[in-house]
Amino acid sequence: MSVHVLETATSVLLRDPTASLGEVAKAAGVGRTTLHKRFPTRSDLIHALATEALDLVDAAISSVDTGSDTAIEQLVAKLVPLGPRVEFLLRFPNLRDDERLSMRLTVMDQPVIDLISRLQGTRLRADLPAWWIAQTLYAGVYSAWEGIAAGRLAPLDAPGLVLTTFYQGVSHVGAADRS
Amino acid sequence: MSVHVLETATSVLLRDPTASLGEVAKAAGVGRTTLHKRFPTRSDLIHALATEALDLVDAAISSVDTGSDTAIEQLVAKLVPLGPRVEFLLRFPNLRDDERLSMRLTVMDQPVIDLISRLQGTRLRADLPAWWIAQTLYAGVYSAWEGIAAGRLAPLDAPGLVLTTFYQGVSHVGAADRS
DNA sequence: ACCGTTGTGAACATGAGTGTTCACGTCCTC
DNA sequence: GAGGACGTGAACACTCATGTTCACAACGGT
Repeated sequence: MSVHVLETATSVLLRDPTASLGEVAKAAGVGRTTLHKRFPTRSDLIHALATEALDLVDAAISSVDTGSDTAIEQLVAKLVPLGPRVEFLLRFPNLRDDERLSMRLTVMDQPVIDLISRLQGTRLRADLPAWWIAQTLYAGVYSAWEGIAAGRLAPLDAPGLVLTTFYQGVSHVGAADRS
Repeated sequence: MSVHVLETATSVLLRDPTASLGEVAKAAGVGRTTLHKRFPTRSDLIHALATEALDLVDAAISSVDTGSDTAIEQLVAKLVPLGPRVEFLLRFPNLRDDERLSMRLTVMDQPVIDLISRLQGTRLRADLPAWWIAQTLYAGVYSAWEGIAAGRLAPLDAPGLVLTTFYQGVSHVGAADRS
């Protein structure tokens, strides 16, 4: 059940970052006292949510075989379902106030950067900064999750959409565009 | 000066959505009383920030000549500098609670969707939903702003980076990738 | 049947943010 | 120089989230 509480809390706090602990507890179907017993203070709760999100994202990233040809495909497939957790990490800027969390946040996507750097020159363009490519990938994943949450996108269509846009852009084939 | 207050308030509230009005006032270099005189309640302030952001984005969008060949280029160039305002509209989900704001938010990017729809088949791929292309464009703009804010990207490089990624993706030329 | 664990609501004290008022400066205008 | 407009800090009462405690109910294992 603990897991469900964290999940609900994440979505509630994403919908309204100023939501009271009472609202969070009610949404999770649990008493405020119970919530307080598990997370003595509001910061503790936020911290726990961030830690869990980081754990999940870390697990997703390290579960991909970075040597495989389909490494990026695996990554996207793993990240899209984590939508709300990724969103949480992005939308709570003051997570960086915590030393430990801040470090994990900065280190988190190093494997992704490394993977991209290694692929630049073969599968990926070498004239773009690696961090930009990573950012583009994340943005695609996040946009896809948003589309799913809004009901505009079928979950099964998401990875394909992200990947084709990521790789090929949105230009009509045959038109040689320039910036 | 009013403009500067709104700008500062936006950045403060983005950094910490729970920031007190006192902090906002201090950051803007005005007394809390003065702030209160202009915006009697916290909601009024938020509402004013959202309205101003919407005005700026609206102005940016409607300032581009949608008939021009460089419509999208113009759009990107106009949107990137609006970074914080766009971020504000994205990161305050409960703006939708206000009837008027909600309507403006949903109507806002209709011209962009229309422009994209019109370009699909000529310059833009027709096998992707128009909303997805728009989303991809926004995501690129936002990522660019983020890069600028973090000091990783020179403001002048931003539009080019966004556009080349948007149009062509990140695939190395010569590699025929598939999703 | 007993007892530890766990979840719960009720109640309370406290602190912080908020809305409001007031009296005091400063600047500009007439 | 009188008077209004505007910004300001100090002070106040009020609300509300929060942290904390306590007594009670449900459950499971021994």
